[in-house]
Amino acid sequence: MVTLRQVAERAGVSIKTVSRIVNGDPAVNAKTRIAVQHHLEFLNYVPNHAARMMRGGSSSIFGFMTDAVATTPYSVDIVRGAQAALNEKNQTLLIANTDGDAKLEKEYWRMFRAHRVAGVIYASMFHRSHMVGQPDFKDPIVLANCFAALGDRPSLIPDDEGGGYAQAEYLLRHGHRRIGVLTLIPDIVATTLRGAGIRQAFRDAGLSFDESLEQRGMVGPVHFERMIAFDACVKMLSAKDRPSAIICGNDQVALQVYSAAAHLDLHIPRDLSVIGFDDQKVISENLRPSLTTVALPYFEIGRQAVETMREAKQNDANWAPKILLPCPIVERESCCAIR
Amino acid sequence: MVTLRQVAERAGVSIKTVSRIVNGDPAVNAKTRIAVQHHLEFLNYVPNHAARMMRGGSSSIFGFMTDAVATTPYSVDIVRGAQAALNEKNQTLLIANTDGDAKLEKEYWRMFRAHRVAGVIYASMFHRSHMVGQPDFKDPIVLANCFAALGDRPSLIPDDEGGGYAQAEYLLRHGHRRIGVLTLIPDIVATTLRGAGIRQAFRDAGLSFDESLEQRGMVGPVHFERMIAFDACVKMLSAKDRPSAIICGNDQVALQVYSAAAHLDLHIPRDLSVIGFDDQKVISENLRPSLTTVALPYFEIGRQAVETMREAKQNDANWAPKILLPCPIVERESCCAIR
DNA sequence: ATTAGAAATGACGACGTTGTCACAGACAGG
DNA sequence: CCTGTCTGTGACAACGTCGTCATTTCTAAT
Repeated sequence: MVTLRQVAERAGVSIKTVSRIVNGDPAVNAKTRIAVQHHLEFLNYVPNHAARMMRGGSSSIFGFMTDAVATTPYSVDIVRGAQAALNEKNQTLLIANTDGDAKLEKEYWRMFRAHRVAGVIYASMFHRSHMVGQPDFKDPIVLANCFAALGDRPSLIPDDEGGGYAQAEYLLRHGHRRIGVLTLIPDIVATTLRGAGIRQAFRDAGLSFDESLEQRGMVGPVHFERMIAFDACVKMLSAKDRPSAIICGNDQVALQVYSAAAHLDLHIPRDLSVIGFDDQKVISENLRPSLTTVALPYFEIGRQAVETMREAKQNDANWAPKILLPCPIVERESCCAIR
Repeated sequence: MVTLRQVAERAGVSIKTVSRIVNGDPAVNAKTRIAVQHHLEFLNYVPNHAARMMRGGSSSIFGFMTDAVATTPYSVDIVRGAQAALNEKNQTLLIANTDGDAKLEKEYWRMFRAHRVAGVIYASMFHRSHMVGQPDFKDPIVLANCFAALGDRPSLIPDDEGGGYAQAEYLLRHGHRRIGVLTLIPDIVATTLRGAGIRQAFRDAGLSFDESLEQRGMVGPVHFERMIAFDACVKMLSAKDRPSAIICGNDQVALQVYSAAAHLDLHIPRDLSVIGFDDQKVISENLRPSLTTVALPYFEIGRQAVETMREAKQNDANWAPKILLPCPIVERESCCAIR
């Protein structure tokens, strides 16, 4: 690899002068600059990040710790958003997947330390509370898609309650009154929040929500969920006073609703409106009719996580905001108006 | 951050002795070792990667360049596989997403150089030919999910032909004779190879393949595909002598086949068997009936890419193998036997 | 007790970069 | 001519680690 010294020798100047030019220091004669730049180009000089860093600078590498998000279809957009923000400043992401393994996570923290990362984004696969240990980690830690159990770290999370509200409000606005709900597993935050949003929408419309129409779409502990939306949905749709629309905990649940409808020879949206959550495009865009759903702002979460981290680096903050990002409806073809 | 010097001072030994202990050098007295280890632990010493690297070692960071794979549902498993292999040796992946942007790719190559990465995995979102420039990049470059146009780089690719063969053979074995095919766009390698595999299976069974039953499931140029599988499938299934089974170019196409079947009140698998490709679990596991499909060995591609890179580092190879990884059938519920 | 050899430890420098400071030369004003 | 200021350039040190080699301490054999 080409070093400053080699360029300097070739150009007949001192190392420092070359360094100045590489770093855009204006205190260098125009003629010298042009001559040296030529050599830099020719030798394809690229500054040695390790050396720069050791010199005392901070690392331009950020850590991205996650249970599975980085390698999971659901929320890779968090990574994309973070990288987009980082790119502008030529910074990089070191991505660590713990798969929920605490020992692995510990190893990765060690690795982050070894690389002297300038900050860490801690992202989870689904919206939840999280305790980040690492009290002796001096650089900022920002949570994405999860929030600090102790409220001691800035975090970026989706507005699940608003998303649930949007789902219900959309259907109510289209004339639906009997609306089924197929939830995610009960012990995650999103389930509670979305449920609250749905109920709020009913209240705001002056209607009462029929609790018997809310069923679980999946069961089991976190990370070991089993889908039961198909069965639950078949049962729900077989009832005499079956709902005219179904709100789904996510797009995979919606997929099973489509399957249940097909099983019963019901046609969407004619016989049944369906609204999903997550906007997993692999599903939502390819289903026919395509799926109206609520998007999770993952890209934005990633992008703002980086920005929040940069701010946190400046203001040496005790300030730990919890930033809520909106979940907009993505309107497609799976809902129709009643009457 | 704690340095060797600080540990050494605290322990009352020389820097070098601490260094020896950190690196497991046996030439150090047991008593000293234990005493120092205690201090290491207490101060939470973590070796500075930058300093180590500058000292002359190689970087333990590998680059992962990709058009979109790292942040795309389709093939994130390549990343997972690579990381799994890397983890064992405490090595890391620097992930770069070009989104097909050549300027961005150039920037990332510069970044890889800046970090003095020990090697690069170049992965593509779909199986294709690729030209890697970077003739002056001294460390190994291994291609994953694509192969070198000039055959000058080792590459790991899925056995698409075998996968196509498996799809057809599976259906033929289950008694199907009229078998529809909904392909991906024609100008990608996978389409051709899988088509060849399907035809080979028919030949091996002593049957002839009805070319009129092969239709495109999507159209448009690469990266701008549009799904038309639903329409194509509805048409195919509306014909008098409709196929009893359909081979899909991927699971998204299969999803549209399910939708088409529902549209026509046909039930899967009773009235129609469906077999997918890719095993995108979000789809294949959640559809009801769940989707029999062919898995792409993405995880394995990632894992072996790392191993191939390690080998390439040792043998300073002119040798550039093209390694084919099998695509196994994942049997679920979407196919039934005829007669 | 002496000595040879082995075991344990430490001093030093180099890796590539950049901040600090010093120096050389140009130029203006007195 | 001297002084002061300004511009351009370079010498040097330091960052943290580890290989090389020298030095010290210990062990065992005479």
